[in-house]
Amino acid sequence: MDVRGSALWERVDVAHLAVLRELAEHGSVTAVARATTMSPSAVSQRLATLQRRLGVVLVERAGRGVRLTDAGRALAGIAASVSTALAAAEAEWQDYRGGVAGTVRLATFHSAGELLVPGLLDRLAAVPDILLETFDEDVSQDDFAGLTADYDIVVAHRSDDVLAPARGPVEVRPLLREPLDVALPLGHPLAGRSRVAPADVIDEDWIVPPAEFPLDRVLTAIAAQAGSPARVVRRTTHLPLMEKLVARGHGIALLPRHTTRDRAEGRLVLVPLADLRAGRVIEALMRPDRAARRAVQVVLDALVDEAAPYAA
Amino acid sequence: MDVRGSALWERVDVAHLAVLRELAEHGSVTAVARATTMSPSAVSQRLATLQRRLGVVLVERAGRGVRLTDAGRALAGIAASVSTALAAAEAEWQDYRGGVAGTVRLATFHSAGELLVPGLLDRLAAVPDILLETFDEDVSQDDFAGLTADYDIVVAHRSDDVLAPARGPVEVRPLLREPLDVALPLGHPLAGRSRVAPADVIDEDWIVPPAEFPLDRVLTAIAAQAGSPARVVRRTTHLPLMEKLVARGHGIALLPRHTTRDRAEGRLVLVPLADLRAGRVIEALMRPDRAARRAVQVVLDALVDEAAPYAA
DNA sequence: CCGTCCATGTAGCGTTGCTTCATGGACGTC
DNA sequence: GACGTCCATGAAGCAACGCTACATGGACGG
Repeated sequence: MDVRGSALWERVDVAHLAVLRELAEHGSVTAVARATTMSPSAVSQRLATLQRRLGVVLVERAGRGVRLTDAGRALAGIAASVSTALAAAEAEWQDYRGGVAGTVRLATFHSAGELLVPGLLDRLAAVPDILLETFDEDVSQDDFAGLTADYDIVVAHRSDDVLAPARGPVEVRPLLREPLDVALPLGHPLAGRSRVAPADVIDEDWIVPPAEFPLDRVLTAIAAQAGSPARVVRRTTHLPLMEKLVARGHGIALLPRHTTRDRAEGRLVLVPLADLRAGRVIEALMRPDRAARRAVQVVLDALVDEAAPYAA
Repeated sequence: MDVRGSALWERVDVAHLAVLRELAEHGSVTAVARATTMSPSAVSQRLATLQRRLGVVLVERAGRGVRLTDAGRALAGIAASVSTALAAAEAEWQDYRGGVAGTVRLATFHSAGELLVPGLLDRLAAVPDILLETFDEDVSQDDFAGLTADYDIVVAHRSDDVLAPARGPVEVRPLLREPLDVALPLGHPLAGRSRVAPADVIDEDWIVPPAEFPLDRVLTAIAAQAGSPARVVRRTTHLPLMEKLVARGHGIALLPRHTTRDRAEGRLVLVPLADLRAGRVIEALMRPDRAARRAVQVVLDALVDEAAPYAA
C-alpha cells in the first residue's frame, strides 16, 4: 500500500491473498474455483504467482489434491484478518453512504427455516437493497461451522446438554432455545398428561433423526435417565414425516415445541418432559469477515428479532 | 476480497484507495506523485477511476489545486485504517518469516540527530536487513506532525510548558526530556553560580531561535516570570552558531543541556535556571500504518534505548 | 498581460491475469 | 494390473488495465 519501506503489498495483491484463505477453508483448488466463480486454472495461477512473488512455498501436492504448508496456513490466517479489516472498512463506507446494499446468503435447517424465514422476509421487505438468498442445509451437529465458508449466515442447532465447543474463528449469535416435547398420537394413553417422565416413555417405539443430530442426543439423555436403551424404529431428519408417523401411531418422537405447534397442533399432542431439561439451542454462525458486512448485520438483527418471541 | 455479497473490493483496488489517503495528507496531486514516485497523471487517473467505480465525487478543483469533498475525506479516513490493517498483517507475516527487513526513513532536528543518530546506527548495525535513511528537518513546533506523511519516524520537540495537544491520528512515543540551561561565556559574572533566577538574566542580550520554536517559548516564560521583556539580539536555529556567539560574548542563550555538554563544554558555561521548570520534550511521531511496520518498530525501540540515559 | 504552476485529458505501450485446452499424476474400480 | 475419473497445472491467446510521456487548459502572481 505504501511505496517506500518494505511494501509487501506492492508485490502481493490482496485478491491473490484471498484465494489462499479460501483454499484453507475449502480444501481444494476446484472447490475454491466453484465458490468464487473462477476457473480452476485461475486459482492455481494466483497461488503460483503468490508463491513466486513471496519466494515461499505455500501449497504442496497431496495425492490428487493440494495441502497448505505451514507457511501457507500462517499466511491464510493473516489473509483472514485482512478480509475482516477490509469488510469492516467497507461497512464503514456503507455507513457513510447510507445505503445497506448487498446479497446475503442464509443457510437454515428445515425447521428453523420454517419457523423464521417467512417472518424474516417480511421484516426485510422494508430494506429493498438487500437481496436475501436462502438455502436449506441440515448437517450433523459439528458440521455447521464448516458451512460458514459457503454462506454468510448459518443457522445451526445443537442439543443444549453440551457446552458450545470452541468453534475457532467463527462468530456465534444465539437466537433461541427451543424446548423439546414428547409427541404422542391423539389417542395415546399418556396424551392427557401435563408432563411425562423418561421412565413413562422409554419403552415406546421411537422415531428420531440420525445419530449426532441434536434431537438424537436428547433421546440418549432420556435413555440414560430411564436406565434402559430407547428402541429406535425409524430415523429421518424430515420433521413433517416424523409428525405424520407419530399421528398415525407408528411411534413417538421428540419434537421441537414451537416449530411443531405452528404446524401440526391438532393432529398430535405435545407433552413436556419432567425431570429432564430437554431442548436444542439455535444460533447463527458467521465467519468474522462476513459478519462485518452491514447487510449481513441487518439480516442478522432481523433474525434475532424474529426469534425473540421464542427466545424464552 | 470476497466475490459474493457487496464486494466493494472487486471494484476498488486498495492501491487506488491509498492515493486518496496520501492526497488527504499531502494536499495536492503533485505532492502525492512526488512522495510515491508516480507521475502526476497516474495519480490523477487513479483518483478518476476510483470515483468512476464508486460513483461518488471524491475530489473537486479548488483554484490551482484540488480539495477533497466530504465523501473524499470520509473515504480517506477509511483508507487510513485499511493501511494500518495491511501494515499490521505484513508485520505478522514478517514475524512468521523471522526477517525484519525494510527501509526506514527517520527525520530528526539537528540537535536530536547529533545526540541520538550515531548511537542509533551503532545499535542497528546488528540488524543488517534494516536500511536506515536519516534526514534533517527542523520546523516550528506545530509542523512536526505534518512531516509524518513523508517519514516513517519524526523526532520532534516541544517546550514542556504546554500539554501535548491532540495530534489527531499520529502516534507518539516519548524519548526524553532535556532540561534547558542558561549558556554563559566563560568570563561572565554569573558563570560561577550554581543556579540563576530569571531576574538575574533577563537584562542580558539574548540569542534564540525564531518564534514558535520550543526554545523561544521557554524564553517567553522567563520574561513573564521576571516581569520584563527579553531583549533578543539574534535569532537562529543553528545551535553551534548560538554556542559560538555565546562563547565570544555576543549574548547569552538557552541551550539544551545534554546536546551542548556533549559538544561545547569547556568553551562556555551552563547554569541551571532556578524557580522555573525549563525544558523541552523530545518524542517520536509516526503515522499508525508506519508504526505498525516491524522495521519501524525495531528502529523506534533502538531510538528509545538510545535516549534512555538522558530520559531523566 | 504573461509566465508559471497545477491538474487532467489523450495516445501508445507494456504488463497482468483471465479463459480455454491439453497434459500428467493419483486414486478407485473392474 | 489396466482403465476411467478426478484434480491440479502448464501453454497459448486475448482482453483489460494502468502506466509514461506529452499536450491542453484553467488559476494565480508579478
